[in-house]
Amino acid sequence: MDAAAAPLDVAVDLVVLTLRGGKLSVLLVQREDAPFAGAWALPGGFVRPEEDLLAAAHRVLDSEASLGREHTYLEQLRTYGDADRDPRGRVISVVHMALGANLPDPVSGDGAADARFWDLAEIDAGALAFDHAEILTAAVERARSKLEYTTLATSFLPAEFTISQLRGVYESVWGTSLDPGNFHRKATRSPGFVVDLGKQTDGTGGRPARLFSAGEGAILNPPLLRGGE
Amino acid sequence: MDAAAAPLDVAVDLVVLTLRGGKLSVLLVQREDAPFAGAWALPGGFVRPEEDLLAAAHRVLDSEASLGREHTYLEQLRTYGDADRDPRGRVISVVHMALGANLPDPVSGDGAADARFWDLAEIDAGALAFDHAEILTAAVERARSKLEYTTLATSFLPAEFTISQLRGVYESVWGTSLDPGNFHRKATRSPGFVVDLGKQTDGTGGRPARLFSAGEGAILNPPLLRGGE
DNA sequence: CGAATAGTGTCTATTAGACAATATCAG
DNA sequence: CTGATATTGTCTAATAGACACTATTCG
Repeated sequence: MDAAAAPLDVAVDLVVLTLRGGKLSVLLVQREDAPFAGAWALPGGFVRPEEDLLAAAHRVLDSEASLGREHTYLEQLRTYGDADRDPRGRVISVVHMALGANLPDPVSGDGAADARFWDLAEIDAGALAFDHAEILTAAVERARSKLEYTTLATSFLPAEFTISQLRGVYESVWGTSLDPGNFHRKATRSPGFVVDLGKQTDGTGGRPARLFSAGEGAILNPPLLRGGE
Repeated sequence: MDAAAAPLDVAVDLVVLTLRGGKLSVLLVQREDAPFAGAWALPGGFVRPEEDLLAAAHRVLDSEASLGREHTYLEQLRTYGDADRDPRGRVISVVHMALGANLPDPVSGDGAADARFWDLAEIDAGALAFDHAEILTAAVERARSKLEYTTLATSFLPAEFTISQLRGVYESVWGTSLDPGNFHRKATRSPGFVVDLGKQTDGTGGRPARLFSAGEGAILNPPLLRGGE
């Protein structure tokens, strides 16, 4: 097993998801150079020799999306490494998923002509560079699935939020509509999911809502299943 | 984003799980060379320049465990890439999980003094090489978790099996005991999980059991949850 | 007040789990 | 028959989802 190693280029690519106007949106950058010049792609960058993978992902997040470590969830998804996935040569890509609330409009970084969030529905998957359409599809399905059995949904929201806003996350990401009453009960009774802050919103044309923050728990037990309701 | 790339060594490491005598067991190889000479480690090897990651994992599986592609489930888990995880230098490891039924005793391959399956309970986690204890723990937890919501359990069994054997997989991997009657109902009614072959076992001191094969489904809906019963 | 949103109550069909009962083999 | 394992039946408590109802604000 200690046979000769042949070094390969290792990159991190990011699927940065946020909600904009109730639509699940992803950050894409427009490529300036070949290959795929002019095409849209996931933000990414090569891993530096002394840099941990997670640190590389944070650096890319900061440099391509001006997003610091605050209020941004970051998690490794999986690694794409088919020998022919990059026409320039062998590149292994460790894909991470980042989630955040109200992410700012990005400023285009190095090698990018433009950068902006796209409503998922308006993306032409066939036009994405490399294997990024496949990566994006897998990442979105992972996010949808993780909403069921983890407390990930709170990552899409600011530090203080209402149950309606939380329900809006589920509805936007899953593309379904949920019963407000039943959702309220399930969310507030699920241990570790949300913490009642004892504060209220200003009324916005209805009864003021209580404010909650994200709880300590990471796993939702029992899970909040899709498909039902 | 097309900034200079600094090539890094990329390896695949394998967590090969099987059931031996009702115990969840993992394949470990004893290292011959420094670092960690004499210590036990997960089987692994470097990825070749023209080789897909999955192909590299299959190659390692074959060379270190004499396991071909038949009857072996193989899935990428996650990638470990901390800058200091290997004292020889920077090595990125793409960890895969393999599952199989009745896996044969391995023959030690290159760079390995010995290779064998270990009952998980008898492994001294502190003695494993590199960060392999952490990797192993995460992989086992992943396997336990995937039994709940996927049909993965059938990967631990031969092509034809009884519901009791399937229940035995759950009991061994989860370390719990399950009600035979309730389990039988849930397994046989879960769409896509098992297919009744219309055959029976020879009696082994009790009523003969029907034989089943793995169904086409990959996801268990509803899931078979732990913790209850 | 009426409209709108938040939150609670209630009913019913379904389900999980405990446990009993029946089925079918070996010896 | 006895012992063992497989499979099905039954009962009960808990739950999910449908939907009605109450609460609290704004205009």
